[in-house]
Amino acid sequence: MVLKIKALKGFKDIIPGEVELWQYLESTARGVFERFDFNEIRLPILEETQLFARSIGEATDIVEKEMYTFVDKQVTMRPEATASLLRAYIEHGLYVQKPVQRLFTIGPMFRHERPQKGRLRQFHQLDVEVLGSESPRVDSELISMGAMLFDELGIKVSLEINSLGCPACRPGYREILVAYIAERFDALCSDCKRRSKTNPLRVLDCKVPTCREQIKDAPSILEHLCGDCSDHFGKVQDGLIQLGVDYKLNKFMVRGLDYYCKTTFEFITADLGSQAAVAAGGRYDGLIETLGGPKDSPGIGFAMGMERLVLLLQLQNREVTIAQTDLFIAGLGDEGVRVGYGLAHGLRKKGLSVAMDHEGRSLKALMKQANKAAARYTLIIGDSEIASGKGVLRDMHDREAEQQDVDLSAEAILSAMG
RNA sequence: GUGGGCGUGGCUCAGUUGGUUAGAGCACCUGGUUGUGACCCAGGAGGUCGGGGGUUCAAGUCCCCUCGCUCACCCCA
Repeated sequence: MVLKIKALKGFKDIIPGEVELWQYLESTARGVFERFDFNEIRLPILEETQLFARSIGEATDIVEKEMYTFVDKQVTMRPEATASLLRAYIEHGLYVQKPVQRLFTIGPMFRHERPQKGRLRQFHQLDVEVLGSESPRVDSELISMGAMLFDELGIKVSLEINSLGCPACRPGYREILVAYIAERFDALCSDCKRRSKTNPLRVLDCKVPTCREQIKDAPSILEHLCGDCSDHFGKVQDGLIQLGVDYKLNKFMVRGLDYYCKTTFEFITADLGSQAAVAAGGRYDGLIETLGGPKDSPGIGFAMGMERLVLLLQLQNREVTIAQTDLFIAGLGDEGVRVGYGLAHGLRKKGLSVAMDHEGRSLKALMKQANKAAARYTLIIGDSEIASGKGVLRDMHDREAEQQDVDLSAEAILSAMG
């Protein structure tokens, strides 16, 4: 009895028929990113465990229980890209070559969570970062790039933004919030009771109605920002308005990773159930220094969940363009197949995509295959063609078109096909 | 980790109050007179009904266990 081996829970194959949508997504994204002067960087999937523990935060769910770690080797499959990207930025001294680096990377991330719609254990992100600039214009430019990409993909999302403050103003706000929550502690759900101790800001985005009611009038971080943060956030909004990007303030939006400060934002969809965030990010001004980079080096970035984007693309049932085959060669009989075999090679060398069947089927079966492969032309080579030295070329898109006789040479076939 | 839903050929699903060789559509293969596709027609291949136990003369249909998938909570892209 042969054991049937299946992919791991939360790991998915992307098979032909679906992969085309991924290719479309990637090429569209690359196009937009390049127009905004971003450069691609490719990063390893495995890093020292410490890199993630230090950047994401020891107390976060990701680090506490979701990482794929090889304990004996002290290495971890990356749960997100920012930490790796910053590590590379620091390691190669990229900040020396160019003071402000704009980088993007695409690839798989790994988190050991319970899978559900739009969330897998191996999932893929498009990740974009701007390193070395403090300018609020960078924030709004980056956000506008995200908006432009969604627009070009034809995906409807709404944008929500917030500011989380900085080490100068957040602690003060946190105290105020903790005091506010403490007064209503008994009315909160059990999760929020726990959160009020571990991560009080999280209570703000609880979905339980009774909690929402309690925190409806909670003090907002936006009213407690320091001058610097407040000024920054104002300019980010000015930038968005100038660039015509619609947004909504969400004073309850928080981040799951510890390193965020100041500007945060999420692109949200209503079409994916509970996995509403299709892209999210924010500023992380202290992080580069924490990881051993230059002092006072700011950064901002965001990640888009590709599985979620693909689900949204599928929802619009747009037509996937299947790879085109220029020519299908139908060889009949030993000699026809032999000659076709050589011609296929010659034509491929000249740049045509050529399909051919090697199973010795009937002409009818071969024609069916050519049709299914969406071939533009079919070239028939049988005994009589071998005898006359001319193959029969048939236009598959135009039923009425006359078949034409062509010499059995790559050049003649190419020119006959136009 | 906690709940709900579901597991029948490659895919989408039917399967009556448990009862003869388990069905359909799509896809696939072969034909419809010698070598011509997207429509049509005929035929064919393909399933230990997720797995294991139990009840019964008889179980895809009932009970128990188990595995898997899925959605939601948590958390997050």
